Amino acid sequence: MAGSHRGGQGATIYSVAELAGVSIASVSRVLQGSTAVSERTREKVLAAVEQLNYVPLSAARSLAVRHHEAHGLVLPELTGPYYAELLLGFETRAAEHGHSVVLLLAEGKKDLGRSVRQLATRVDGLAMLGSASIPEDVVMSLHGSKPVVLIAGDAHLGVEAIGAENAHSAQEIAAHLIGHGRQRLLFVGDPGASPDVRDRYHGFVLAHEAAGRAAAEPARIAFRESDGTAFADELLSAGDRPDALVCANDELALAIMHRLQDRGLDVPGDVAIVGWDDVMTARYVRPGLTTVRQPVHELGALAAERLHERVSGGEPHEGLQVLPTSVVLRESCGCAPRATRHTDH
Amino acid sequence: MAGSHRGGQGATIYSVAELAGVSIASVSRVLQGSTAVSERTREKVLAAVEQLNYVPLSAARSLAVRHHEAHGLVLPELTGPYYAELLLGFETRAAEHGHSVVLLLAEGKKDLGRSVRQLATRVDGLAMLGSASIPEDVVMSLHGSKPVVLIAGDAHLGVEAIGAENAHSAQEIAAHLIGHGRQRLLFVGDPGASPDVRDRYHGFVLAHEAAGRAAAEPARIAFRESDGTAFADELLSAGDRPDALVCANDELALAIMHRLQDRGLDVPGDVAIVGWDDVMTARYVRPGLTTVRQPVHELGALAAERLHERVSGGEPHEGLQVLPTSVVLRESCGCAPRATRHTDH
DNA sequence: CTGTTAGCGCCTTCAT
DNA sequence: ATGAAGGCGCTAACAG
Repeated sequence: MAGSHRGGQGATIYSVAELAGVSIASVSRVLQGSTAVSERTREKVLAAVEQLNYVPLSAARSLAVRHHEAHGLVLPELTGPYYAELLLGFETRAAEHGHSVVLLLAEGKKDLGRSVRQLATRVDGLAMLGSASIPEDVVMSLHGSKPVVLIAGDAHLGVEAIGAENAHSAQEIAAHLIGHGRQRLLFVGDPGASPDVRDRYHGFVLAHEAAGRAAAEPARIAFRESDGTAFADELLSAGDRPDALVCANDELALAIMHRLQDRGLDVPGDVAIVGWDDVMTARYVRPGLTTVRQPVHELGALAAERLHERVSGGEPHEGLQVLPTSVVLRESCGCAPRATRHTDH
Repeated sequence: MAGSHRGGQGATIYSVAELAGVSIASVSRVLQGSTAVSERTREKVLAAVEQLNYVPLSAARSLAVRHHEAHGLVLPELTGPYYAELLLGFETRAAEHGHSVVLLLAEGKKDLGRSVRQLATRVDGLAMLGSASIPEDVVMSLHGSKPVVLIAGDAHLGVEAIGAENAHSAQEIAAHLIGHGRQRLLFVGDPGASPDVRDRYHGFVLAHEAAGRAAAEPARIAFRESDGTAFADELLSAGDRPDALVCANDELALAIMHRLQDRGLDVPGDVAIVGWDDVMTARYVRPGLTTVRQPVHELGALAAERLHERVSGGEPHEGLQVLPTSVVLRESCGCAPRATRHTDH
């Protein structure tokens, strides 16, 4: 049972115990700070730990204490600043609580359900995006065995959920467009793609109802830039062109705006365009893109916080907590240049 | 030793063995596919596994097999598309090999060394960005005990390193600017911040030497947009303004360009600007930003691949492998509109 | 082919 | 205050 004393690699609790001339129990004690230890042994142990560069093997510790000090985060993908920011907020807060984060990207996984269950095996709790399309039964089977928090998803059968406000800001931004005198608004994005988009379209419809008008059917296209570009081309060749586009996210809005401009259209003159997320490009482009900003970082941090509460024995919060968003008015909606102001929700 | 049969939560190898009416060894066998098992028991086990929704506890398995089926990735931060893309490539490839990825963000960690060592405790190998400023001794202590690959860092004392080409493309882009008749080029970014920036500045100097000119000292500013904006203001009030800026990354280039334009300068008329990374904004902005594109995704994937090779018993590759980059010519350098073309390195 | 058993490294009562 | 010993869940010999 002699431990190899060279480098922190193979150092085990046994090797430090041996080096320090004490029992492994004592080593564990000073490291866990659980029970009192004599100053004498504490010093010897610490010295040995230092010399051997010892760090307890996480798997062994996990097995013994029956938890992992780690959280899982499953994201659909990683394009655009949204997910990165969310991940950042999550990792930061998780780390503050001493938790590692193991990441799972849904995109491209052949058997997502299996991947998630496998992930669940090495963490204390999971946070997942509603748009990651995790099989419903997988979520439910996890829930009950491990803390689960859904981000930007619906509050399902009792699983904790958090998200950013959507409907109100959508209604506001659509109403804003109508206020600018726009007559034919079009919602660009697929409400079926995620709860977020669904709620945004809902707000869009509400704004129309409030104005005594009927909302047009949404243009159900995907999120990527290429989809936006293709859509812009369609728009160009279509007969009755809308004079305002409410896009499900900024990537879409930007791609469409860029293409339209290239083809000689004036934005916002010929057509106003607004998006969602307030990505970096939104403020660099001309005209500046009017959009709605979400507290993405906070959302990530909140998810980590909730998980922490849960593994610490806390009760799950009920229903869905929604974080406020704010619409950022720039010029693409028809506002006068530099009229930048925000409205909170 | 009776297992709780409700839900996959507490299901252990014992509970499935009991349910299936076999020994735990048999369960392990069919799950590991190691030794042959009779069709009869295999079926019983599989049925029990299915019914109990059993997945082996990763910690227990890790302890027994002495590896984790997970890789660690330590990034300095997560702003901009660079890290996200790298992470994406890494996670994707890691997942293909059946490895989980646990992420560690260096920024804001009080005791990075400890965090990294702690991370090392739950993974089979680590990949880290050269710019994450991991203490040298920590890297070296890890190296030798676990596979380590450095991304965009220097090939240190035998640790495996990979990166994207920097000097050549920097030299080319600087020469390109000189070819446009620019007289006073300025490099914006701190060569001391990372090996990448250092190498880029080196190429910048090389281009000057090749043209029989002396390169100016770099403007040593940080990476963020705010730094760029502040720098642009400085430039505006300075007496002898450069007529071409080679920026260490696109965020910087974009921020500077935007501010300069706001203040009435013409880009590239008054000053040409080029950047690095080819972020999304680079192609949306007017004029389009000339920049150099790096195979970031591939870099991440390669890192994961190398780690996989190593944990599979492969020998570490020697020296530093560099992936080719390509300069993307748009208009901010002085090229005529739409003259988009690439040059590979 | 299958069951029994000895660890993997660590934490934690339980005695001392 | 300290050591001895059992157990966390799983894998891998080792016997049958």
